[in-house]
Amino acid sequence: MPSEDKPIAWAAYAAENEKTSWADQVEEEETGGMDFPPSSEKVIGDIKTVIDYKLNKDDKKVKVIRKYKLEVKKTSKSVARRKLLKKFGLSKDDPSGPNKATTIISEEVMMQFMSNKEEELLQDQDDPTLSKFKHQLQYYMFFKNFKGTARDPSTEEPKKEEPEENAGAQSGAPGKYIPPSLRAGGSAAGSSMPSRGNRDEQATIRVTNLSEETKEPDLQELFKPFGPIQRIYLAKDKHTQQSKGFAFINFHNREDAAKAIKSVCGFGYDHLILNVEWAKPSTTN
DNA sequence: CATGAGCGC
Repeated sequence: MPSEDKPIAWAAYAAENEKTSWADQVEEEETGGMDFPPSSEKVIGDIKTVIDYKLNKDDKKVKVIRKYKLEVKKTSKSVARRKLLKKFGLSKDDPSGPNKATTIISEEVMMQFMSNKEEELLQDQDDPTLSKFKHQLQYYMFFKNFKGTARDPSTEEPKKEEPEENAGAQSGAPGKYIPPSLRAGGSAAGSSMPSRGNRDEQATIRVTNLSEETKEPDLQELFKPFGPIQRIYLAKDKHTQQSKGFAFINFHNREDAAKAIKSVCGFGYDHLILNVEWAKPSTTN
């Protein structure tokens, strides 16, 4: 059954362009100069008709007509839905299907996804090059996604005492908790918190779900695109120095901290998804 | 899973 398992889109494309498919061409070559008419296939509605010529067991030429009912594969549902969308722009008057003048039909592209299991295997191999590469790739992806929102420290202006825009409220993240002192119009004065006269204390974020391999320099690399960092504290066991999997990042500017929360929360890092929130004031205060 | 540390009026 030739080309039955070919992608439907290709069959439809071949039919629309009244050409034989690649698979049929191969078959024609394989019949080796026999004067068979070329086989053909047509798609009408959801019925595909394939016309073939071949020798039967009595060495007689026969015409073989086969009809298939086409089914959209389960995995192609979204593709099928997309096909119903109207064309727009310069292509809005084109007939349905790919236009050869503007569209290249590529070969099937295989995507490779890494499961957690495989990542663990990679780590078990204890290959520092591989591990380093993985880290860099993840950081690169992160930076690509978020450099638009991150502040470039080299062009950083000196901090100004001006009323701050409320980054949290405009971030489109409703339900995110913002301490009262950070809300628009809020100020430390009048809050129930004992004032330490240090606004920078409010520019601290807590990062949880860090892998135990994460070190302070990693955190610095991760967060410095958002702005100058005042202090990094990675919680560790006092005796074993084992990371406890969470850390505090102290920015100079609250807005940078807000951007860091917005951008890094949910970011995959070292096989874990980071959680980033505003830090509560430390217990001793 | 999870909100740091030491200082010492």
